[in-house]
Amino acid sequence: MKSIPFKDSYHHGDLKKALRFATLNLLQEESYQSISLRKVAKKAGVSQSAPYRHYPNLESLLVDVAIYGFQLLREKLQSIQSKFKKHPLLQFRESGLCYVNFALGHPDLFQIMYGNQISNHALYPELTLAEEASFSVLEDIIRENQKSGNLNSSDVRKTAIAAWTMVHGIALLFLGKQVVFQDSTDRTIKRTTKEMLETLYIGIKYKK
Amino acid sequence: MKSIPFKDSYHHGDLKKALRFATLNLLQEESYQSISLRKVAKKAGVSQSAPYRHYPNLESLLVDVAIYGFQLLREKLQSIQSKFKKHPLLQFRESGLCYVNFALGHPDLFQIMYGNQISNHALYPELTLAEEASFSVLEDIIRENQKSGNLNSSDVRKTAIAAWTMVHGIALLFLGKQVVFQDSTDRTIKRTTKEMLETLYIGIKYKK
DNA sequence: TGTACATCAGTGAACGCGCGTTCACTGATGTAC
DNA sequence: TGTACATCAGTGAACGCGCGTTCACTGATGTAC
Repeated sequence: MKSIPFKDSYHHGDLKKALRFATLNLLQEESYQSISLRKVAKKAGVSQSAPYRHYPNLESLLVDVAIYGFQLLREKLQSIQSKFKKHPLLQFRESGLCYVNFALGHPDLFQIMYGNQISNHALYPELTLAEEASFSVLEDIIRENQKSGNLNSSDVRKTAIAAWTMVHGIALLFLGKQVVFQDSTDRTIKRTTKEMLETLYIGIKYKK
Repeated sequence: MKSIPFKDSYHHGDLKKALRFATLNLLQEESYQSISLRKVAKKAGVSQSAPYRHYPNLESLLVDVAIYGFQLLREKLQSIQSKFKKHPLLQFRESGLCYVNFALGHPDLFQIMYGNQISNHALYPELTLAEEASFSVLEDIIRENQKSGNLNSSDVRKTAIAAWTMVHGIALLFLGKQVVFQDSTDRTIKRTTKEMLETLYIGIKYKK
């Protein structure tokens, strides 16, 4: 008889998963900069030393959370991809919008994924794989645009990187409330994103 | 008789400036995340409570440092602007490269300028002004490209924001050692930047 | 020019805080017999 | 099915750390007379 994975007894059941979700919840309440193992443990209703049975330190928990974030992003991108299967051009634009939406919807998770809380991503192969997996959806979309004749750029990867860079820049400048986006609303930011992606798309199309 | 602004006596002379430069030096040695008032004071050769005669708290010191950073960036962009006065198109490309170079050359200062160490930029008018001043150089460059007929986009600000976003995205993805740029060198990043800016330029030129 | 004094920049001890991490422990679970 | 025991997840007290900040102080400077 397996125990029910809830904290109604001395043993928890699935504390590792609970800690991951406690962190995600915390990230919706306060800044990614103020996350600590003690807060996460408290949020999960467990003593401050309990997490050490599952994670050697805070960073490895954050890595776990970041991996979850990349998986979530990947799923969202994939659902865009299949939703606009017949319209590669829309796939392109909507996936860019999806990325920006993701960043605006989960700003602090986004910072864990792309910020410097995790010192060196290359130390965590699983994390790197999750990043690549989410990026590869964008590559697929570019490839489909080429096949259907919308884009003739030969280098899929370069093109994908350019698009990724653009939406990443938008997300970060907006999240940082930088001066250029200081009085942008969610609505204007989406319009701006569409316009920029269109500009970039035309650039890719007509280059060389 | 004015005292010499050096720490050879009980009084310092110009501790405020010294603290700013101590912070800049620290930022070249260690992560922006580990900066503290105590470390800055130590670096300046002064007791940990001395900074409080000049700054109410750590954040206001960082604001000061960020302002310095934006001024430096502005000067670099202006020197590009005047260097290529006769070639607006080169002004465009080289100023983008200059931005990326600045970020790669002063990664931790760059993070202070654009990261979340300063909670709300809007609280500091001087900081906002310095940001706007550096951004306005880019606007000027776009305007000159329009005048000379290289670009026909009517909205200078939008165009400038698109370019800014692009180079900002490059800088941050590269600094974060994200997977897409994981094995890029400084040289390849510059080539990538040039290509992306060219793509964007063509997009702006042919749009609508 | 010399002396008294106000001003104020810098000192260093002290405070409380939250943090990561450790450690001997305790209580629940699952298994061998 | 029942009992003894190994295993291991979670506990809570304790540690040392660096931090921001305060406070009564001290020493240098510049000014009034």
